[in-house]
Amino acid sequence: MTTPGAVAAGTSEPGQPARPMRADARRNYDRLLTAAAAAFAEHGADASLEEIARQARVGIGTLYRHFPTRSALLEASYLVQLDTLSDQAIALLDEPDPGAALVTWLYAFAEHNVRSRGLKEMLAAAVREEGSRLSNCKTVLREALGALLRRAQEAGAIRSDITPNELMRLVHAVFLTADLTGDTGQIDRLLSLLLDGMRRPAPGAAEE
Amino acid sequence: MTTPGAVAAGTSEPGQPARPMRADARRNYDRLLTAAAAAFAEHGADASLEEIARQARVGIGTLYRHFPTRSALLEASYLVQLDTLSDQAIALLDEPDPGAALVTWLYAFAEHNVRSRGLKEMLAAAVREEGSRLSNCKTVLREALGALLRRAQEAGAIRSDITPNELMRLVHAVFLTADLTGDTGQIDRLLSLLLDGMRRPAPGAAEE
DNA sequence: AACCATACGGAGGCTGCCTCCGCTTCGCAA
DNA sequence: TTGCGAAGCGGAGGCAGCCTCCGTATGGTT
Repeated sequence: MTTPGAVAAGTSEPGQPARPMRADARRNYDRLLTAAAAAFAEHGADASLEEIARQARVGIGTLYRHFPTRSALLEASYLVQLDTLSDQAIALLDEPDPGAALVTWLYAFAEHNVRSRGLKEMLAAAVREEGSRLSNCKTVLREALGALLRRAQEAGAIRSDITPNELMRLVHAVFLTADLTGDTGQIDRLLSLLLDGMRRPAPGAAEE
Repeated sequence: MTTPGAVAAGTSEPGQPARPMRADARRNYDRLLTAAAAAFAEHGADASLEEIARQARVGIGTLYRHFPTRSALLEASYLVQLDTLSDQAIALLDEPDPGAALVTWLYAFAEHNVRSRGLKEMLAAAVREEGSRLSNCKTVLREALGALLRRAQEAGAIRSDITPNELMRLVHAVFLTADLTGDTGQIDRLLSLLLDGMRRPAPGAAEE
């Protein structure tokens, strides 16, 4: 994920695979991506694809040629951000305090989530469509998180029975409601409640 | 909420207010509600309204006459369930162990949430449209939860700095992702992680 | 029996989704 | 340079959903 350009190459994504893409195709691809990013940011994951094509001054057919599904477009327009995020995780592995490192990353993740409406829905969708390129994104993030989490657990900062998947879910859940609910102000508080709960082994065996 | 029939009366809802509703209107209202419940359960909150009208063997115009917005329909079709839930909360106030009572209710809440796709979105929407009848539902639930929570906190079973709103959010968040993600199997685990975290005062003042 | 407020229902205008295919353009090779 | 085939474009068209509007039907009342 640190090698830009080597990211999963699809139907028409730019990169080195096969022939390099005609100039016009390339141009349209870029315009679409730009328009899409803006649209998704403004209207969330269900922005109108026709509108995106219109903004990009491109036929709707062209949009579909490059991005056969809405997911493909969503994914493509978030790849950069996701890259950044996982790079950040790698960097944080050198942080002396593993617990703090984890927290830092989670907040960075929150930051991104807040800024990009649609990212959340995308990640949620990623779980359903097992095996799609989309789900790669989620995997990458989970691995990034996984490394940080493992370190934090080894340092005793986080209870050890929590899996990356679970943490991911919970954190993700918080973003999701915050977004759906339109109230992002509470993210910090909710996140910290969540983390408080994970710091030490559960008190007693938890009854139910 | 324990007085059925006295629930917020709207445009065309059955009840005692004003003239009692013409026979045909009443009939159609009921059919729509039935069809809607089925549709929302099967397809989630964005089931097709035209399909619902069709199933109810009623014109689309009639649907809109009774339920001017999708929210109105959603709300109406969940009112009964919400009633049940808040009654349950009241009953649980007599439970000897307040901590357990809270947990029990949360699981009941989970149960409902799992069974009714769409409930979650509805509640999320409820927050946006402040003051709508929809938001009453949320208020009612929060109050039900609030009473249980307060008791649990007084008994020392739950850390005292948590508000009903926050708990509601977090629990809600878990359902939401579980649903969006299609994976309801993890609800128990996630819920119990959440609760573990709330049992005792936070260890240390939590850094950030 | 007659009347009219109340309610019905669907046509119609709009937007969005996605597919299909005739036309355009690029870029390679001669 | 030119020519030509592959690659790409783009929008018409079919479908479905949203919601409004209004001519028509009907329940209930006098």
